[in-house]
Amino acid sequence: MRVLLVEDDDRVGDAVEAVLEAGGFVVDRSRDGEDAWFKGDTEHYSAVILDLGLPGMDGLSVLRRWRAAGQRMPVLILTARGDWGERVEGIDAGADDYLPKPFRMEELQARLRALIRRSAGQASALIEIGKTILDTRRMSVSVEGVPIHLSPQEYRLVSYLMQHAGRVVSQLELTEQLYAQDFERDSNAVEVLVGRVRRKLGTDLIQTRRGFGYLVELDGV
Amino acid sequence: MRVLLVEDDDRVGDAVEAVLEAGGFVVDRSRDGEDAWFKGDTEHYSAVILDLGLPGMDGLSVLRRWRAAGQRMPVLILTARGDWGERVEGIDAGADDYLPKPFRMEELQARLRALIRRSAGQASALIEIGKTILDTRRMSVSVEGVPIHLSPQEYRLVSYLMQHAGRVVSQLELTEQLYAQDFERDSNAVEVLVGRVRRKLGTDLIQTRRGFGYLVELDGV
DNA sequence: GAGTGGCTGACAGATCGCTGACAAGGGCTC
DNA sequence: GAGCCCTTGTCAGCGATCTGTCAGCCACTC
Repeated sequence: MRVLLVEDDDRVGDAVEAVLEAGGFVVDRSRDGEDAWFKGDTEHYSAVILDLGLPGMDGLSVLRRWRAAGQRMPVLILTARGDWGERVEGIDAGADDYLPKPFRMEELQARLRALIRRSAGQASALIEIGKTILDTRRMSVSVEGVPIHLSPQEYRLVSYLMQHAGRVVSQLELTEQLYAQDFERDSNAVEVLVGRVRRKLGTDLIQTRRGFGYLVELDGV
Repeated sequence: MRVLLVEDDDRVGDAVEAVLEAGGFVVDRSRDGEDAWFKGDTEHYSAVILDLGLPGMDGLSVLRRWRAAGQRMPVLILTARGDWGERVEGIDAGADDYLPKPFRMEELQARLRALIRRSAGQASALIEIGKTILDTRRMSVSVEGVPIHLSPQEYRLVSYLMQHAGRVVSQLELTEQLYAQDFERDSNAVEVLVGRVRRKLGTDLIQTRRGFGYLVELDGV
């Protein structure tokens, strides 16, 4: 689970970041609106935590620009307690939830998880590509009807690639999805993982785009 | 079966809680609207029992906010007898059933079970998976027609897994369903429980998805 | 044919889930 | 109230699996 934390106050931001990482999230950080907008527009996040008072571009504008650009990730807004007007504006701008400051860390985590669960629940349970079927409810994969056992990490890889079928996914993006931030950059773990998956599912599903990344075709090869 | 009981009157609340726990439910309690809303939005409940007159945020507003946020758990409303207007409002707000005060405890339990069954998509009280049959009304389990004695906790585990057959249920989710909120996180109680159940019901029913959780197949292996 | 990027097999440390033993707590009987 | 049984969580140890690293190889590109 990779999330973007947009917060200019380091005292708050550092604390939140620490808690989320302890909770198993991979956290990216932005301290101003421009940077936040760019990251949200170019990277993939499971959710965004957005503080409204920001230098550069204010939070609501960032959110509106994301939504206008078709970004659909769930966004949790941090706002001053009782500021009802801000809340309404936030919802209008496309926020999924809001949390008044000050908040308890457990509450933030719980809400964040709820958001992610909800947005994940909208995805359909079955993705079929060629001879391969991914069942996200049973967390299983089958080829030509035969169930194939995948390890957790292997499953996550296949799941991510199949859910983003039809576009090239870079090794860096995969690394960021599958591992924590401090992960060794020039590891070939992803390559090894892809190799293991191909041995199990066949070499057709995941194609290599040399120099760019990996590709799963939408209609199955 | 984990339920949320929202009731500010401790005299009523304590009695209901005691009865439900005796009936095999795990009960979380809220005494005001804000807290109720938060819990309902972030935790998983099989059902909610909601009193309308609450301090903080009133019951109907809580319910509306849940529904607006996409929460679909069944909600049973407690209301003053004959207050037809309140009832209509409740149903409009997304309640699934209502029960006029004062009520008999047996009626509350029966309605609650009916609600949960209905929301699980089970027309009957029987769930049959492979050689195993779960009778939610008699709270009993049999394998190949032979009744098997399960302890309360074991029964809850089997019941939850069978009612969510066809999807992987994580250990965390099980922990949340079987234990109260403040339960030790890194206990292996669930693993032990699963082991005990397997010894009684056989190893076929509950599959382990290493790294993800447990799975009961829909059509029985 | 050189160079780069990607693939593969072997390996070992880490992690995960299962099990048996144990003890605390509750309820029942006598 | 003593003794017994049942339930249930804790703990330690075990075995299996998982997974990142590394070195060497292969294949594509220019």
